Amino acid sequence: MIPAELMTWLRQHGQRLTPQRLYILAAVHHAVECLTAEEIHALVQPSMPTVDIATVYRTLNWLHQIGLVAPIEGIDGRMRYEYHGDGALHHHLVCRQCGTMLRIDPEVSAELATALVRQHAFHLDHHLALPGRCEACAGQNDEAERS
Amino acid sequence: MIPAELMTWLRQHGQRLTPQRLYILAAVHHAVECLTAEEIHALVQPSMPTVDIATVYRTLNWLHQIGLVAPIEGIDGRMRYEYHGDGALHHHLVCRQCGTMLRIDPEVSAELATALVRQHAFHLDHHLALPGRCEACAGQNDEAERS
DNA sequence: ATGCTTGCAAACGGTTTGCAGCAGT
DNA sequence: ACTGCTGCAAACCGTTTGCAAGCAT
Repeated sequence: MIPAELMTWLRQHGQRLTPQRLYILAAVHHAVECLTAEEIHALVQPSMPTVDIATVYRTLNWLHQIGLVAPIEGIDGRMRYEYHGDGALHHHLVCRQCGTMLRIDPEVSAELATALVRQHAFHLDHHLALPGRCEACAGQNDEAERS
Repeated sequence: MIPAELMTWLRQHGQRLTPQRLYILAAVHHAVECLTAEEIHALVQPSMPTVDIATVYRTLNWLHQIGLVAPIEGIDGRMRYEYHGDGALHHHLVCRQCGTMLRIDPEVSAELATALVRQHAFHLDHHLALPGRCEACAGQNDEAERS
């Protein structure tokens, strides 16, 4: 379920490996998209019905601190979490209408990052979730306005 | 305090002009940077001690709906509000260490917007507040890491 | 006079925390 | 055995909402 080298890495770093933590780590690890704490909680429930949402939050914070998970703020107030074994950040576009998350072309991200450093000496260091309208929803709105 | 043409515009649009609304509008109008609801509330207090925070929120929503104010999500969970008479959005950089907000060079914003349309057919339609480190704080961190 | 707006207070939802007991090392 | 993690429940904080009274029109 979880790669052996990850397990040894965790053990070597003196972190306690409780079943809760492993289930939660597995959930984010296998997730295709970013999950909210509640979603992760729901995913872990079947295997461990007693896990509390507080433990999910605590574990996600821990995973964030040791650099395995990146917290992402979505369109609503809720935080989402994404597995992030290697250090490379990749950014998202979030449609405010249908909620779809697209990954931004790394080249575009890189261009933006360099432009900001050049113009403002500012260093992006966090995940970005840029709100807007995806192709489909933008099209729908055009139709609606036309009618 | 508030431009006459703005007053007439509001009146013409059939909006009720209560003293609370005028004070709140004045507060965001004169603010140099984006303010939280609490900050606006504090600014209005001296002139109108009875104003409730709920009224501030309701008024800010109203101002947002009629397009005079843009809500901006900062680094913490709190919303910030910025006066926005003309329709042009301008984006910000938010330093996660000292909290400073810089305005992004419009050219950089425009480049990003076109790149996203070109690559992903995605239309940014919201204010952006990009998190990272400003020049000063990035410098401090370099020093800290070196020692 | 009408009905939108306000103040008050209570609810809300996501997240955090205090604490006693449990479990990984 | 020690220490830190977990479950539970309650607190927290920004924001929203229901309601009766008030006020702009």
